[in-house]
Amino acid sequence: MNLLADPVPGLSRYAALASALHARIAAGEWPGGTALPAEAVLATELGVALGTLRRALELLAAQGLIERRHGRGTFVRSGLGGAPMLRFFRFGERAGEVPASRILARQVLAAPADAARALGLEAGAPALRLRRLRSLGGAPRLLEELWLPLPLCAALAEGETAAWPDLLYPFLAERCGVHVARATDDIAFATLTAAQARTLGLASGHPCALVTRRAFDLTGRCVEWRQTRGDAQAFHYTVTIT
Amino acid sequence: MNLLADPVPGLSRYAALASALHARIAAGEWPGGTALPAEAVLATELGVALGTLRRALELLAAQGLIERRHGRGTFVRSGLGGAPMLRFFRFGERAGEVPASRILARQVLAAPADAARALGLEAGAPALRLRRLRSLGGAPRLLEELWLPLPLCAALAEGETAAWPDLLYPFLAERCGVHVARATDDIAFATLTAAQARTLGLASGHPCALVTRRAFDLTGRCVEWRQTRGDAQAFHYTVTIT
DNA sequence: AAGTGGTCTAGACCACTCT
DNA sequence: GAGTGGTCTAGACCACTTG
Repeated sequence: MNLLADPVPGLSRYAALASALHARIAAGEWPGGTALPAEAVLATELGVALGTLRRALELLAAQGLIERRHGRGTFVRSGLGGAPMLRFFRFGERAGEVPASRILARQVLAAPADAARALGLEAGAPALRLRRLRSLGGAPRLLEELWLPLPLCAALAEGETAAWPDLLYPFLAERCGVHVARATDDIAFATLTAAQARTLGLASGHPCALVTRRAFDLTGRCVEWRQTRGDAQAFHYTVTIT
Repeated sequence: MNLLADPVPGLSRYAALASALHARIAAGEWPGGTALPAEAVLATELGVALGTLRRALELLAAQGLIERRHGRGTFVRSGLGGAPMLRFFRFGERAGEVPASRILARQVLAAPADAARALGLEAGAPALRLRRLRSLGGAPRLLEELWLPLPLCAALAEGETAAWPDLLYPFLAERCGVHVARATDDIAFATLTAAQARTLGLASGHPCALVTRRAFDLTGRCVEWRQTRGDAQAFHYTVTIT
């Protein structure tokens, strides 16, 4: 486990450290909610200086994988408290409110061209498709179609979907060891098909906002292609440009 | 300028350093685009260790105030670059294409509530209102209503508008010394009034994308409130979330 | 009081960029 | 080759949390 003896080419030591720790966390060595060994212990064990280890931990903390608490320790974030990527959307909900999620359908299908290209799959390769309805106070608001690559997300293809949590990304981390680190949203305008409108309780041809998301993990691999539709009149999206 | 002799209570040294450097940059000591002194020089001058100064610079870089380039130096960012609005918008133009701008109207009026609140003005205080039409290949695409605070932007209230350049922010920097450093966009969908539709060559009630922008300078002061409308069906907005 | 992460230092060496 | 930022070290001390 000593990285002094085995420097990783093309990667700084703290980056290599972060990657190694990431792998050990993903492998379940420290389950969610538990504390990592103290900095000094870890640094000795890994054969690096304290400051170098700290840079690695800061990286992981910035990625949301761990949480550092002054005076207490460094904790692995559990799937429940993960990063809500919905914080940029507003579809009528109050800030911080998380819509309830219900899986309408789950199938393994040949990915359509758009999804396959985004996910880096061969055209027609099998992928996991989810349809999800998100509601506020019992009223349906958002209709989502998600495509996830296989076999990476195969663990989601089995088991009862009724008990799934409202947020996908923490669940994806827990079940598949896939940590979403970055995403791009493309916002456009469209109209609802008859079937989509029925699910959302709106009229066929009703104007909708169409948000197409590509989510990426730490290595830059695309791990999700998603289209979200909701009533255009209730839609708000806020962005900060720097 | 020695912070060893004067520790700021309740603030780490690197945070105090960052704050002090921020103030000096905002005061114009190092204009946009110029390089700061080398780390070693700055550290000596400020009486702190190199590592401490580096932490301060990392903070400022994370805020987007400066930009660090390995082997070259640390540079003050000169506000938002080239065509920031169009970095994220696409209304049918090719990437990097800048629409031609024409000022339709310029007036000093009492700011409406939304604009006054955003700009930090008293309700009903006078502000500069611009209506601007942006076109591609002669075809009108975007209709903009801009509110700028007075007296800050008084220099724009005079002179011939026909000769104004296509991009506002560089012009704002040149004429008024106002450097836009950050902005937030709120994206929503609406319908065009009859007058708006006429200007854009669309039907009254046609669906439009409505982008409300607040632009801020280095000190965090809001220097622009803008609403942009364009055909919803040609609209795309792309965001990266990290 | 003991253990944790947070800050700060002083110095070494590496990698990148320009001349 | 000279100058820049990037990495790494080893050690000191501080601030917070818990028993």
